[in-house]
Amino acid sequence: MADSARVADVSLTHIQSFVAVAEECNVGRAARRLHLTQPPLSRHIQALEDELGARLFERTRGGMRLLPAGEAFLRHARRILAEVDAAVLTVRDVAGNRAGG
Amino acid sequence: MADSARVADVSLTHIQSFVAVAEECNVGRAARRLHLTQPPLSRHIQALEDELGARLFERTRGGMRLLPAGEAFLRHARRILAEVDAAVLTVRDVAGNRAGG
DNA sequence: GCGTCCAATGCTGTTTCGGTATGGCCGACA
DNA sequence: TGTCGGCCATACCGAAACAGCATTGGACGC
Repeated sequence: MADSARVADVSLTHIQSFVAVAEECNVGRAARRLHLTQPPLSRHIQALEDELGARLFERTRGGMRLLPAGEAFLRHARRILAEVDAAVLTVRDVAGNRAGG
Repeated sequence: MADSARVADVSLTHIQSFVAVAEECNVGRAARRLHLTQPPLSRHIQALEDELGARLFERTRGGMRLLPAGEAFLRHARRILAEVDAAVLTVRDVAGNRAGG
């Protein structure tokens, strides 16, 4: 059952939320950027940390600071989002070319 | 707004569903493999096709056959899932090393 | 025509999720 | 020291999403 069982409970939404928070170092600001409010975004981060079984941010007085695990995850997260983006574009390209030509 | 807006409505669940159906060429069988029933899985595929704006499968009498767009997406889909898997493992490794050592 | 196998759809109960309101923490400032 | 302001976390609630059951509809084999 090694498969990709771990993937199951991680969601792209959580990954996007994580990246936004990592870049803003501030949940409220990241929330606005994602057209969301602070509480659900805060929960996204908690859920992600829970799913991964590791703390990704240090909660400081001024906001959120990446922990080593978070920095490691950030690199993967960006790659994942880029990969998804590429997948979408590729499909549209293939389908578009065949449909249009 | 180019960003990764397209990522938004695609979910890892849908991607996993897609891969399972692509490999089984049969929704019911894929559903069982995913510990799901046929109707929701059928809807996953429809939702994914809708989000991507392209048909991924040809519905044949005997089941589901990948269309060119689907084959292209499959390659990306596998990479995405592998990437997520790697991300999870990396985080656990980093956090584990620091926690344990 | 009838039974079979397949995917798609209607419906419903449950779960998930986002938003509002609030709490708790901590530093700045007078 | 007391108040204010910024920050993340939590409680609660209404709405949307989701899975499962039951059923439909299409296509082949007998």
